[in-house]
Amino acid sequence: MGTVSNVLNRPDQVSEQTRARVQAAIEILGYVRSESARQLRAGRSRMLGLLVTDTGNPFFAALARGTEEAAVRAGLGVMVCNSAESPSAEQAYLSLFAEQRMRGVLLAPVDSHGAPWHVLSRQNIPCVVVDRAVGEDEVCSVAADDVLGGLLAGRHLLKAGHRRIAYVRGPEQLRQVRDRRDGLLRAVREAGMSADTVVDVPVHRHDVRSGRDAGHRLIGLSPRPSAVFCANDLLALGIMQTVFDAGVRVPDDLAVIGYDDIEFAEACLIPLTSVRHPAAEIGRLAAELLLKELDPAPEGHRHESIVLQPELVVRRSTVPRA
Amino acid sequence: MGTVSNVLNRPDQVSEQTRARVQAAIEILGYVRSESARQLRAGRSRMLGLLVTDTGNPFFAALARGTEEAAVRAGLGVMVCNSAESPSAEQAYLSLFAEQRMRGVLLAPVDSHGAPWHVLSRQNIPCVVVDRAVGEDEVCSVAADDVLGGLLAGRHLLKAGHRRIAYVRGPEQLRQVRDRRDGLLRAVREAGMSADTVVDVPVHRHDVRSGRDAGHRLIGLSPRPSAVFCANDLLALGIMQTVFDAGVRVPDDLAVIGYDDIEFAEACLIPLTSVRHPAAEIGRLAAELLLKELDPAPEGHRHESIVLQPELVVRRSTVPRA
DNA sequence: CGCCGTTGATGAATCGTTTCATAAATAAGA
DNA sequence: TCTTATTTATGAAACGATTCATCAACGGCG
Repeated sequence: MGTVSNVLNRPDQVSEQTRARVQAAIEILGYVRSESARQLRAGRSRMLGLLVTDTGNPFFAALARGTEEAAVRAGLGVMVCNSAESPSAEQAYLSLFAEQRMRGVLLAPVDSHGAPWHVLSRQNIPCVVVDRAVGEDEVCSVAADDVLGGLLAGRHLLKAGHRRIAYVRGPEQLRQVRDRRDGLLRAVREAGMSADTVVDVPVHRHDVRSGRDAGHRLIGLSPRPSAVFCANDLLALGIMQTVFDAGVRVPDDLAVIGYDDIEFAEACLIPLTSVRHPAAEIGRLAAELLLKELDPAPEGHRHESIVLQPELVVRRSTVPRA
Repeated sequence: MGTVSNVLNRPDQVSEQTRARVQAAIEILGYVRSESARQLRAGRSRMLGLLVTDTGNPFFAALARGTEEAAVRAGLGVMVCNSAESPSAEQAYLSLFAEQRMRGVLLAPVDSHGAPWHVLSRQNIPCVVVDRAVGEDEVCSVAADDVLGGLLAGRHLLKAGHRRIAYVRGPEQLRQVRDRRDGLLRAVREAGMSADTVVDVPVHRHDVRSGRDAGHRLIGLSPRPSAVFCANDLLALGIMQTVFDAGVRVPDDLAVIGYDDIEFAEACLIPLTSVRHPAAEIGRLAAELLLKELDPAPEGHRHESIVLQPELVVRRSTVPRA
């Protein structure tokens, strides 16, 4: 019935009397309107999809919070999904998003090859890439300058006098892994030192367990680096734990610097120096970019790439006590 | 067209030839079926709703993973939402779930009063309460035995000779906060000691920041307790950091025991003794209970309450080095 | 008294999928 | 060849909210 719809969506265009009558009926019958019917009629849902590579990582949890905040402000819901770094899971979730006719999608792609968002374009679902820089040709994106982050970390360590620095990192396919190293190497060049100042320590995943592996390998290295730069805080936590256990003092024997500045970096026993990667802000800005792309002029839209500046947060893991 | 539907849902009931023809058309047109139309027809969605009180807490992240796993196995999606411990947000999300005609809902209620799931019952949406024990009258539930958890923690500390134990905890409305204390007090009675062995230290929230507050207050206490039992690991992390900073040695000067056994308890510099609260398993079992309630006999269903046993995980934060 | 303008209520059509009843085509048996 | 049985294809109805065109009611004014 059309009147009911008016009562719910345009209460001012309906007379006081009928409005009351309809409201009463709604109460009595326990009526709850069907979102799927609304969606079907509208042709699109009232949700944003957010697909990240690891929901367990506090970094993405923070990003999701930022997104959600912005979305709720715009009256939209968010569905957060986990591709678990699997390209096939990523594709499956994007298809799901397409079937749900999501209003828009925020995507942290698993790898930097291909354009996984093509499934979405066919349905005219706009997509914003988060936490990865991509060209402005196809989609908007919000990322942080990882080269700068690496540079900041490198300068900090070099200024403190370190001359042998380990770089602990996950799979090289991740652009971030490469960019952060590039930044570190640039700092090394700036300081007029040779590239073999940096010791590469690859691990499989960006998690604490891999950090512990790396820790054991670090202890065995000779000469042992005096500092380690980790591509992610979880790695740094694992490393600190292992080396602390082996009696290596942080920061005196080994300075440790992480990346992302997750909550637990600050909460750590020896608070971790880290490069602050503004997770919540990335999430928020990406959602806002998406909303802008949705809202008024569907045509006159130019894709944007926002790049945020990371920030060095110095804590005790790199600063010996006075 | 009915045939298309058959090709997609019952491909064996359609001839080889037409199937191929339809598939080809689907390819060419880039057809993606509309989930909202399916839902409308079916009268219910193919999703489970999961509403927790803090998506940032790794405990709930783990719980969500368990739920998701079980749901995906059953061909259902999961939408995770965050009530942020606000009863009004909780009610809003439950209404949202009702409008979406969720297949079922997993709920970690904000407080133990009332029955927030009533909005769902009216739509015949089954609800399973997670991580809180409730009677079996209205809904199923999966929780852990928090009294036992407190008991285990208490016995462990008392056996180690502690005679003055702080209990750091968030709002008392949470049943868990009460239960864990009850367990602790039972251990104290068992040991034939008086109830004022336990020093109550209330804080506002179950997070690291509140833990730091508690840490400062602990240091100021006199006589200072020799051990502290925290209602949650995040509190314990905050406490350890603060007291470590102040030169109090853990575990020698102060033994610390947490609750939940989140990933970061083990990853901590001084690994944290904790009561393992089986998050992923709670999530998984709750989802399975929900699926069972959904599946075959809608009527002959009796609500169940599963109570899991927590487990003490002893690490260095309570065991002085030999 | 009748005409017109305004406001508010009504009903039909629509979105895309599924289901079910029916129709057509094919195969088998008499 | 004709009937019956079986497989496969077709068409219409339904789900529930929204929209839009139409219609009724009412007050003002000539």
